[in-house]
Amino acid sequence: MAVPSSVSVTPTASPLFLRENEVRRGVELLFFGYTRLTRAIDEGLAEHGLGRAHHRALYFIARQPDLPISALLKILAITKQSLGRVLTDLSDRGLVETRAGDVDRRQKLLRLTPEGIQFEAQLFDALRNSLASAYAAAGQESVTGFWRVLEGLIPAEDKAMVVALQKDI
Amino acid sequence: MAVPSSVSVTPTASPLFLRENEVRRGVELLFFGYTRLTRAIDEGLAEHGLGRAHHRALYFIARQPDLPISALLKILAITKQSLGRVLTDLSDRGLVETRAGDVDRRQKLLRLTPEGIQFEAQLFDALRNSLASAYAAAGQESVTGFWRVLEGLIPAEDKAMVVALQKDI
DNA sequence: CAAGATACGTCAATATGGCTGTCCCATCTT
DNA sequence: AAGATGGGACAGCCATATTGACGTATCTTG
Repeated sequence: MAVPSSVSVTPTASPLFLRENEVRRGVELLFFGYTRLTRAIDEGLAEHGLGRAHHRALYFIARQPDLPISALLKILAITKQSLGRVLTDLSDRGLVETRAGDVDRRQKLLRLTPEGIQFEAQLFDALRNSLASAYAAAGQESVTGFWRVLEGLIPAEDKAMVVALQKDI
Repeated sequence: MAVPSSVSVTPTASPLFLRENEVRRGVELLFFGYTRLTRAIDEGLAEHGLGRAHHRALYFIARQPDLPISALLKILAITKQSLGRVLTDLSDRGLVETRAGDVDRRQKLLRLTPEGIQFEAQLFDALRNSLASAYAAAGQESVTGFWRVLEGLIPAEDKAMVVALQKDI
């Protein structure tokens, strides 16, 4: 509501007053795209009796080995208790291991075991297949735009965290 | 694994063998972008004691008034039972109403009440603010690419459904 | 018209993944 | 020595999803 989708007094409307349909299109494509992408790995997870929450942890541990728990908590933005259960499951299955931090021995640095690395890679394969075909269909220019828009959705206070993930590529 | 990220025999590698980092970037941006966008409406929902599942139903009912329940089930890809509870909550709060289909009286066509329309619009405002600033920061060309990549993530069998949502724009 | 398919509702039981609040221990900082 | 910080653990709760079975109204078809 409150969006003048047809009436426009000034010739170039402020980009903050985009036509409603452009926004709805983005909302819908994000919903379908995100949910369908995540569905690509459900089968692989179910084979180990794990869920998506486990994958998210696995993924970011794979991405940043020796990640302290506090960093993972910030990334996932869930509570310590929720993450605790997930990490217990992953440890019980021998997919994740911890060691004490060398600079601060209170920290537990998270790492995938060899089995964890293999499992994460298997799940990642499914993600890569989905994303790669979408990238290929859209073309490299579109991929850049895709990244740019998504970056704009990340609040300033979280942006450093995402950049940190991608800097050591 | 299995991704030849540095070695390339042919000059133009198949797009199905994208560099791992490009895929990981997409995965991460989708995760952060999607979760942060959805967080934008949590407060508004909580004021009514509703959750995100309720919003998803509200959203698509707003988008396609007189949507039959079966169509909403396909869109959301959840079970009848799960949707049932959500719709009960929305009806109890006077946000959604149903009427029998005229061509097929077994159908229940879903519609927002005036209060539902107002509430959905209020939630949509928050989404629009987030997406509009991301669109503006990225530029129109990027927005097109953003849409194209996301469209590529939607499986063929779901694509018609998404197009149907957006055709009557 | 009878039979079957379809649209929707509902009951019961269960799983997952979040949450709050509280308390604890080990370790680092000051 | 005191306090802050990183992490673990308890108990209980909530939201959202699942499966399977069954019931009813209505439409379609032989």
